[in-house]
Amino acid sequence: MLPSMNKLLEIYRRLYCAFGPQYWWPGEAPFEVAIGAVLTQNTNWGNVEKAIENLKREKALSAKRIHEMRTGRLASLIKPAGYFNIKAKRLKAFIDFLINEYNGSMERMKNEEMQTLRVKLLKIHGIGPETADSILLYALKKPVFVIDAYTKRVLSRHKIMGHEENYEKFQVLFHTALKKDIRLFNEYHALFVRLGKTHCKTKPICGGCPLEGI
DNA sequence: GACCAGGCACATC
DNA sequence: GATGTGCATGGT
Repeated sequence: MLPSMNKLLEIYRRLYCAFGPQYWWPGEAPFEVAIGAVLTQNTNWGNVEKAIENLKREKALSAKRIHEMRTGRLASLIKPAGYFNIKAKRLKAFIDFLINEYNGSMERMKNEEMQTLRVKLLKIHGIGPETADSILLYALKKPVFVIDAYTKRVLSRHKIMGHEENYEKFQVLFHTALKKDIRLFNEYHALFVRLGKTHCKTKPICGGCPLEGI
Protein backbone atom coordinates (compact mmCIF):
# COMPACT_ATOMS: atom_id res chain seq x y z
CA MET A 1 0.00 0.00 0.00
CA LEU A 2 1.26 3.46 -0.86
CA PRO A 3 1.94 5.89 1.98
CA SER A 4 -0.66 8.29 0.55
CA MET A 5 -3.31 5.60 1.00
CA ASN A 6 -2.50 5.32 4.69
CA LYS A 7 -2.59 9.07 5.00
CA LEU A 8 -5.99 9.35 3.36
CA LEU A 9 -7.39 6.71 5.70
CA GLU A 10 -5.81 8.38 8.71
CA ILE A 11 -7.18 11.79 7.72
CA TYR A 12 -10.65 10.31 7.40
CA ARG A 13 -10.36 8.55 10.74
CA ARG A 14 -9.28 11.74 12.49
CA LEU A 15 -11.96 13.89 10.92
CA TYR A 16 -14.66 11.38 11.70
CA CYS A 17 -13.48 11.09 15.31
CA ALA A 18 -13.39 14.88 15.67
CA PHE A 19 -16.64 15.80 13.97
CA GLY A 20 -18.73 12.65 13.67
CA PRO A 21 -21.07 11.87 10.77
CA GLN A 22 -22.21 14.91 8.80
CA TYR A 23 -25.38 13.39 7.32
CA TRP A 24 -25.08 15.05 3.93
CA TRP A 25 -26.80 16.13 1.76
CA PRO A 26 -29.08 18.41 3.79
CA GLY A 27 -31.67 18.54 1.00
CA GLU A 28 -34.08 15.64 1.03
CA ALA A 29 -35.16 14.85 -2.53
CA PRO A 30 -32.63 14.13 -5.32
CA PHE A 31 -33.96 17.04 -7.34
CA GLU A 32 -33.46 19.44 -4.46
CA VAL A 33 -29.92 18.15 -3.99
CA ALA A 34 -29.13 18.80 -7.65
CA ILE A 35 -30.49 22.34 -7.46
CA GLY A 36 -28.50 22.90 -4.29
CA ALA A 37 -25.35 21.64 -5.99
CA VAL A 38 -25.57 24.42 -8.57
CA LEU A 39 -26.62 27.09 -6.09
CA THR A 40 -23.76 26.36 -3.70
CA GLN A 41 -21.06 27.01 -6.30
CA ASN A 42 -18.57 29.27 -4.52
CA THR A 43 -21.32 30.13 -2.06
CA ASN A 44 -22.03 29.67 1.63
CA TRP A 45 -24.65 26.97 2.24
CA GLY A 46 -26.72 29.26 4.48
CA ASN A 47 -27.38 31.52 1.52
CA VAL A 48 -28.34 28.53 -0.61
CA GLU A 49 -30.92 27.50 1.98
CA LYS A 50 -32.54 30.89 1.73
CA ALA A 51 -32.77 30.56 -2.04
CA ILE A 52 -34.25 27.06 -1.79
CA GLU A 53 -36.74 28.31 0.79
CA ASN A 54 -37.87 30.95 -1.69
CA LEU A 55 -38.41 28.28 -4.34
CA LYS A 56 -40.35 26.11 -1.90
CA ARG A 57 -42.51 28.98 -0.72
CA GLU A 58 -43.48 29.68 -4.33
CA LYS A 59 -44.00 25.93 -4.86
CA ALA A 60 -41.44 26.24 -7.63
CA LEU A 61 -39.06 23.45 -6.61
CA SER A 62 -39.79 21.08 -9.47
CA ALA A 63 -38.39 20.52 -12.94
CA LYS A 64 -41.69 21.44 -14.54
CA ARG A 65 -42.18 24.69 -12.62
CA ILE A 66 -38.63 25.91 -13.12
CA HIS A 67 -38.75 24.90 -16.77
CA GLU A 68 -41.85 27.03 -17.29
CA MET A 69 -40.54 29.96 -15.27
CA ARG A 70 -38.89 32.98 -16.88
CA THR A 71 -35.16 33.18 -16.22
CA GLY A 72 -35.55 36.64 -14.66
CA ARG A 73 -38.17 35.38 -12.25
CA LEU A 74 -35.98 32.43 -11.29
CA ALA A 75 -33.04 34.78 -10.75
CA SER A 76 -35.04 36.93 -8.34
CA LEU A 77 -36.08 33.87 -6.31
CA ILE A 78 -32.54 32.55 -5.95
CA LYS A 79 -31.05 35.98 -5.23
CA PRO A 80 -29.76 35.16 -1.72
CA ALA A 81 -27.46 32.51 -3.19
CA GLY A 82 -25.48 35.13 -5.12
CA TYR A 83 -24.46 35.11 -8.80
CA PHE A 84 -28.19 34.86 -9.36
CA ASN A 85 -28.24 35.77 -13.07
CA ILE A 86 -25.60 33.18 -13.90
CA LYS A 87 -27.07 30.53 -11.65
CA ALA A 88 -30.56 31.03 -13.08
CA LYS A 89 -29.18 30.21 -16.52
CA ARG A 90 -27.26 27.23 -15.12
CA LEU A 91 -30.36 25.85 -13.41
CA LYS A 92 -32.31 26.29 -16.63
CA ALA A 93 -29.62 24.43 -18.57
CA PHE A 94 -29.63 21.55 -16.10
CA ILE A 95 -33.41 21.28 -16.14
CA ASP A 96 -33.59 21.44 -19.93
CA PHE A 97 -31.23 18.47 -19.93
CA LEU A 98 -33.22 16.64 -17.26
CA ILE A 99 -36.44 17.10 -19.18
CA ASN A 100 -35.07 16.34 -22.63
CA GLU A 101 -33.06 13.28 -21.64
CA TYR A 102 -35.03 11.81 -18.74
CA ASN A 103 -38.49 13.31 -19.01
CA GLY A 104 -37.73 15.45 -15.94
CA SER A 105 -37.14 12.40 -13.74
CA MET A 106 -34.11 12.13 -11.45
CA GLU A 107 -35.01 8.46 -11.03
CA ARG A 108 -34.57 7.89 -14.76
CA MET A 109 -31.33 9.84 -14.69
CA LYS A 110 -30.13 7.55 -11.91
CA ASN A 111 -30.60 4.54 -14.20
CA GLU A 112 -28.08 5.89 -16.69
CA GLU A 113 -24.64 4.28 -16.65
CA MET A 114 -22.47 6.42 -14.40
CA GLN A 115 -19.55 7.36 -16.66
CA THR A 116 -21.89 8.07 -19.56
CA LEU A 117 -23.96 10.29 -17.31
CA ARG A 118 -20.92 12.08 -15.92
CA VAL A 119 -19.75 12.97 -19.44
CA LYS A 120 -23.22 14.26 -20.28
CA LEU A 121 -23.45 16.32 -17.10
CA LEU A 122 -20.10 17.95 -17.82
CA LYS A 123 -21.39 19.13 -21.19
CA ILE A 124 -24.17 21.13 -19.56
CA HIS A 125 -23.46 24.84 -19.31
CA GLY A 126 -22.53 25.66 -15.74
CA ILE A 127 -21.94 22.08 -14.58
CA GLY A 128 -18.25 21.53 -13.89
CA PRO A 129 -16.60 18.51 -12.27
CA GLU A 130 -17.44 19.33 -8.67
CA THR A 131 -21.09 20.06 -9.39
CA ALA A 132 -21.42 16.97 -11.59
CA ASP A 133 -19.86 14.74 -8.96
CA SER A 134 -21.96 16.28 -6.18
CA ILE A 135 -25.07 15.41 -8.17
CA LEU A 136 -23.78 11.88 -8.85
CA LEU A 137 -22.83 11.18 -5.24
CA TYR A 138 -25.33 13.09 -3.15
CA ALA A 139 -28.41 13.07 -5.38
CA LEU A 140 -27.98 9.79 -7.26
CA LYS A 141 -25.92 7.77 -4.74
CA LYS A 142 -23.15 6.92 -7.19
CA PRO A 143 -19.68 6.11 -5.81
CA VAL A 144 -17.66 9.12 -7.00
CA PHE A 145 -15.41 11.23 -4.78
CA VAL A 146 -16.13 14.97 -4.84
CA ILE A 147 -13.03 17.17 -4.93
CA ASP A 148 -13.33 20.76 -3.78
CA ALA A 149 -11.18 23.67 -2.65
CA TYR A 150 -10.96 22.27 0.89
CA THR A 151 -9.80 18.87 -0.34
CA LYS A 152 -7.05 20.44 -2.41
CA ARG A 153 -6.02 22.69 0.45
CA VAL A 154 -5.71 19.85 2.95
CA LEU A 155 -3.90 17.46 0.61
CA SER A 156 -1.43 20.05 -0.58
CA ARG A 157 -0.68 21.28 2.94
CA HIS A 158 -0.02 17.73 4.01
CA LYS A 159 2.23 17.22 0.99
CA ILE A 160 0.09 14.44 -0.41
CA MET A 161 -0.49 16.18 -3.73
CA GLY A 162 0.39 19.53 -5.25
CA HIS A 163 -2.34 22.15 -5.17
CA GLU A 164 -1.84 22.84 -8.88
CA GLU A 165 -2.77 19.29 -9.92
CA ASN A 166 -6.04 19.01 -11.76
CA TYR A 167 -9.39 17.77 -10.50
CA GLU A 168 -9.18 14.35 -12.12
CA LYS A 169 -5.79 13.62 -10.60
CA PHE A 170 -7.05 14.36 -7.09
CA GLN A 171 -10.09 12.20 -7.75
CA VAL A 172 -8.04 9.27 -9.05
CA LEU A 173 -6.03 9.33 -5.83
CA PHE A 174 -9.16 8.89 -3.70
CA HIS A 175 -10.66 6.33 -6.07
CA THR A 176 -7.44 4.31 -5.97
CA ALA A 177 -6.79 4.56 -2.25
CA LEU A 178 -10.28 3.99 -0.91
CA LYS A 179 -12.95 1.38 -1.25
CA LYS A 180 -15.67 2.68 -3.58
CA ASP A 181 -18.13 3.04 -0.77
CA ILE A 182 -20.93 5.59 -1.11
CA ARG A 183 -21.24 6.13 2.60
CA LEU A 184 -17.48 6.68 2.96
CA PHE A 185 -17.30 9.09 0.01
CA ASN A 186 -20.33 10.94 1.31
CA GLU A 187 -18.90 11.47 4.79
CA TYR A 188 -15.33 12.10 3.71
CA HIS A 189 -16.10 15.01 1.43
CA ALA A 190 -18.55 16.46 3.95
CA LEU A 191 -15.89 16.19 6.67
CA PHE A 192 -13.41 18.15 4.54
CA VAL A 193 -15.98 20.91 4.26
CA ARG A 194 -16.67 20.70 7.98
CA LEU A 195 -12.96 21.04 8.70
CA GLY A 196 -12.59 23.98 6.33
CA LYS A 197 -15.34 25.90 8.04
CA THR A 198 -13.52 26.20 11.35
CA HIS A 199 -9.89 25.26 10.83
CA CYS A 200 -6.69 26.26 9.11
CA LYS A 201 -8.10 29.17 7.14
CA THR A 202 -4.97 31.26 7.34
CA LYS A 203 -2.21 29.12 8.78
CA PRO A 204 -1.13 25.83 7.18
CA ILE A 205 -1.76 23.88 10.37
CA CYS A 206 -3.75 25.63 13.06
CA GLY A 207 -3.81 24.81 16.75
CA GLY A 208 -6.33 22.19 17.78
CA CYS A 209 -6.59 20.88 14.25
CA PRO A 210 -7.66 17.21 14.16
CA LEU A 211 -5.04 16.68 11.43
CA GLU A 212 -2.13 17.96 13.48
CA GLY A 213 0.98 15.85 13.07
CA ILE A 214 -0.06 13.83 10.03
C1' DG B 1 -14.86 47.58 5.38
C1' DA B 2 -12.34 43.48 4.09
C1' DC B 3 -12.67 38.82 3.55
C1' DC B 4 -14.78 34.49 2.68
C1' DA B 5 -18.06 30.94 0.92
C1' DG B 6 -19.25 23.25 -0.82
C1' DG B 7 -17.18 26.93 -9.06
C1' DC B 8 -17.54 27.85 -13.65
C1' DA B 9 -17.12 30.04 -18.17
C1' DC B 10 -14.89 33.08 -20.89
C1' DA B 11 -11.26 36.43 -22.56
C1' DT B 12 -6.65 37.10 -23.41
C1' DC B 13 -2.00 36.08 -24.07
C1' DG C 1 -2.29 25.53 -22.23
C1' DA C 2 -2.05 28.66 -18.55
C1' DT C 3 -3.39 32.61 -16.28
C1' DG C 4 -6.71 36.30 -15.02
C1' DT C 5 -11.34 38.01 -14.35
C1' DG C 6 -16.47 38.52 -13.73
C1' DC C 7 -20.21 36.86 -11.37
C1' DA C 8 -23.10 38.77 -6.09
C1' DT C 9 -25.24 37.75 -1.71
C1' DG C 10 -24.92 37.47 3.39
C1' DG C 11 -22.19 36.29 7.57
C1' DT C 12 -17.99 37.22 10.41
